[in-house]
Amino acid sequence: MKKVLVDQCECRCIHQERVDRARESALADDANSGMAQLFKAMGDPNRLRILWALQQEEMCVCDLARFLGVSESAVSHQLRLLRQLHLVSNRRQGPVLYYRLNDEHVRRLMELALEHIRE
Amino acid sequence: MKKVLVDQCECRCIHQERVDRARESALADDANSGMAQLFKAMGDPNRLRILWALQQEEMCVCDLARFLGVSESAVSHQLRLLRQLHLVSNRRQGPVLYYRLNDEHVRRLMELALEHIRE
DNA sequence: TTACTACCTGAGCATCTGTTCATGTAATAA
DNA sequence: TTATTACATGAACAGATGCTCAGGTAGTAA
Repeated sequence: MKKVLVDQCECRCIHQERVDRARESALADDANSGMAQLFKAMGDPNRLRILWALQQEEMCVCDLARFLGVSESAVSHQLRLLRQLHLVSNRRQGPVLYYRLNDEHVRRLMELALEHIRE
Repeated sequence: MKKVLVDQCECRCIHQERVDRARESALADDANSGMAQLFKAMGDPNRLRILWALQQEEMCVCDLARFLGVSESAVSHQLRLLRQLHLVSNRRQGPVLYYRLNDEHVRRLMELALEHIRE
């Protein structure tokens, strides 16, 4: 029995045109990856709580640690990720770093998500 | 040395009013959890590709498996999650299940995310 | 300088996630 | 009935994730 490697799954309900159209209109890998990273960052309960809190008012690492009930180290790790994705930024005042939301998109994403789960 | 358990982190840059306000306006646990689940579901590259593809046109499991280059089983697992979160729904035509986006929110969430990463 | 504060970083580890594989199920047709 | 098709499900496993702990760094002040 000869085996052939083809770009085809085992079932026969093939709508090749649909697959082709999906490939044509698919996001580029970097756009898809970037969007996935953004959603994943907002997909952790504690990070989401951080973003929701910073939506109202800027806070320092220590405040956020108390608010969440986790170590400052844990908050710092999460804030680094959020900074890298440009979701938050900070300003220094003496020894204290105050973090805030960096972006109006984040606020709107949270609003939309809230609408969805309440439908 | 006596140790006391207090709701307080070790640093002294305490803005208790900020922590209190954050707690007052914080999301309820179930809302926070629900939003996090939604974002997490959209935070996987393959699930995001599925949602993006279904935005255009309904597709069956087999089509999606070919499109992504993974097994039908993998797609089926992902679709179950997306169904549970009401992100997709399906219709049966004979033996074939056609999946489609269930919600306009998802489309807008993807648009907003795309805007964010292109800023 | 030294001491202190607020924050950052890497290591380690328990838990979670996404995939494949093997098997099961519902609908269809001979 | 039996066979086939399209899809679902559970187990298993490699890899990712989020936390704590220990130690390090930048800014401030005596």
